[in-house]
Amino acid sequence: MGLQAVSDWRKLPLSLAELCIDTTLRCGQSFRWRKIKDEWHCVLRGRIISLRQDSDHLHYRATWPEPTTGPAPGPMTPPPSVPPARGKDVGAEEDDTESLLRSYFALSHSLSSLYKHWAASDANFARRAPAFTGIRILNQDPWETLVAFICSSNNNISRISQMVLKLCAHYGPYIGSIEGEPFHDFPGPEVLSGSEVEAHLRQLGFGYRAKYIAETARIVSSEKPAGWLLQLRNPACAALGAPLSSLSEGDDETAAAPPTYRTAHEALLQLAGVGPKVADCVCLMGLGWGEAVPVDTHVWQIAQRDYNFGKGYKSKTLSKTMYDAVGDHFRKIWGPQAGWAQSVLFTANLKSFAEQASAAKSEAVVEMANVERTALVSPPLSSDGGTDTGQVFGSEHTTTLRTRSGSSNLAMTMMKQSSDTRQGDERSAWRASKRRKTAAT
DNA sequence: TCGAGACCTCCCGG
DNA sequence: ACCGGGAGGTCTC
Repeated sequence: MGLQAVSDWRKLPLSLAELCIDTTLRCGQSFRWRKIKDEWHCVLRGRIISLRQDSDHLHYRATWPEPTTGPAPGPMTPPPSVPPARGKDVGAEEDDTESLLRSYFALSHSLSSLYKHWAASDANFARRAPAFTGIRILNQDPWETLVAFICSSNNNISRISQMVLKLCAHYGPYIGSIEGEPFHDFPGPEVLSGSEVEAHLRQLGFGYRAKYIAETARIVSSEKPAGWLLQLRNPACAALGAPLSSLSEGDDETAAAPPTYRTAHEALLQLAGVGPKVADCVCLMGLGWGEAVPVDTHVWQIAQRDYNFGKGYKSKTLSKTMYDAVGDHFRKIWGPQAGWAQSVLFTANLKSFAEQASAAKSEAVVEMANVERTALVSPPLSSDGGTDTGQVFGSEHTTTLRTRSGSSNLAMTMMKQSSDTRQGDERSAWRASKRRKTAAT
């Protein structure tokens, strides 16, 4: 299967402060981008997108599958959202790749303005962020985001990436190859809901997540109405191509009021393998809810270490109450795009980015010695998935811990306060969804 | 409500 | 060489 339709390189004016792909594409939002020979590649809506970046432009091109091939070997199911018109003339102006990229990178938000806002209201952000500029929240396909983050539970980034790659290679339609490496689109829920899928995924090394994926795929593809996931999107956030109100399914209660972050979060909790953290990842990176703050072990560490929140909390695992309290705390500090701010600090806290943090630090020292040099944009990718040994945090870690630890009461107070206010409903809904989930099985 | 354990696998450090 | 713990959690009791 040889021919691929490859477009010319085009470019979008964009500063590194607005978007740094070397950071954004590997900080654990999408697990599907691959860097080959200094260019990033990923299949988005039926085409391979290739990216490279310089100081003031994002360069891109699209590679379309060979037209009129007929049903290719393997499952040729429609991509997650909307099957694109394939095999068009690639040079044409009707190519929607630019608008796809604007949507995918959520370019309508001014990132530098947001950074300024967060830095002004949070000294810790102001201290950490300068080494991690250009980190945006991606506006991904909700189904892909959902499955990827079901895979993420109790797992590490490099294995998550491997799992997602296998999922695409075995179940997604083949789109094309780059430098001899095959690229597949992400498989839709229909193909993943077959009866043999769970066993197969287990065989592929998915572990207990195999069951969650198959079960969630079944629920989404056959129990929920078409477009159910897409309708959970933030209406204020431009949708990824798909028109959102095009589904006029006059169901009884499903055609209800527009969703809110809370209702979207709650709806996702019904799915198998989806707890509060995964639900927030999907809300933030797949549904456009900028206030969603996924609280994982890293964010929980950050809350305790840098914000003195939840000190003295004894349990090993986060209770639902504490989970919500952490998110509310950060929403109070950072505002309606708290999830975006969170990802900056989250990235700064990742072991694989420790080098970047330390480089920035020594750089600050060097700068004082009056040498100008502003690199720190793209640390070398360490042999694909190999987590580099980071002990760089050591010194700072201890100094931070040294700061006085008196305000555990404050954290508890805020937690209490936020939990009485508006979360009664949400939590009873959470319990209800738990019940439904267990009843279903 | 809350808190333990278990859960698949891989990988790293002692 | 072998082993315990952790990895961007969730489910069950």
